[in-house]
Amino acid sequence: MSPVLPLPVTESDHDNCAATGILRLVGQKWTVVLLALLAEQPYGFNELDRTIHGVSRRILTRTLRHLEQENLISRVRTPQRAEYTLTDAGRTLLPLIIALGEWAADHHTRRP
Amino acid sequence: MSPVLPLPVTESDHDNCAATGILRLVGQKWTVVLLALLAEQPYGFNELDRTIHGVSRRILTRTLRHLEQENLISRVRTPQRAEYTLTDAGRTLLPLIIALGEWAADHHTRRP
DNA sequence: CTGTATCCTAGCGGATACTG
DNA sequence: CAGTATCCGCTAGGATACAG
Repeated sequence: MSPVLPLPVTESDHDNCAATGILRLVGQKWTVVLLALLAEQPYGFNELDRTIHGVSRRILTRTLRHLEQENLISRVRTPQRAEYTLTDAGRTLLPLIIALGEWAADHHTRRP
Repeated sequence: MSPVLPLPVTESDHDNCAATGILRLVGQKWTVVLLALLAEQPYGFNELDRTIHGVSRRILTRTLRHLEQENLISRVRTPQRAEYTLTDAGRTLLPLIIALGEWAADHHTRRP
């Protein structure tokens, strides 16, 4: 009898649901790419800017801030350097994203 | 040595990555709610419109179309009735979304 | 080097009236 | 009942110049 997903259906409930925040965050364009990079090593700002081809500095900044607000990454600012690192919480999210990626690979509905 | 996530870093690669499509789809506002409802039983259009409080008919239509394009749901149109049903592929996605929801519940960074 | 400020476009999401 | 048409605001995303 219990619903498959414990999910609300009214709008206010929707906005208060814990899942929606993270879901809409990972749905943003560069979130997964950033997490993937930071999973291997810390990065500086320009380092990320150069490594990720196609992102603008503005969006890069904002996406990093969002990730920081959700405690997925941490930022340590020193003169001439900002170091972005994946947090433990961020690390626990990786397997879920990997699983989603694998699912997508299996079910990739290629539309021409 | 292999990267944690097999993810590209250029923009063209980004757009061709199978994961991005599904990620950006589930990141949309009503996707998860729809999947959750259809997981339990088929629904008609107005039935969904009435059950989900806060969605507009336009967005409801578009979200359903997106889900249909990704083969997560199927639509059977008969006179006076459109029946939306979760596909097998859609059903395999549920555990992943549930896992994400649980992750969010555990790490819900409530920012006031 | 690490951002912010400014300006722009496109698409999401919404409200509502109308059509088959 | 099941949508579409039309309108609108907001925000994601981008380009680029400037600032600390």
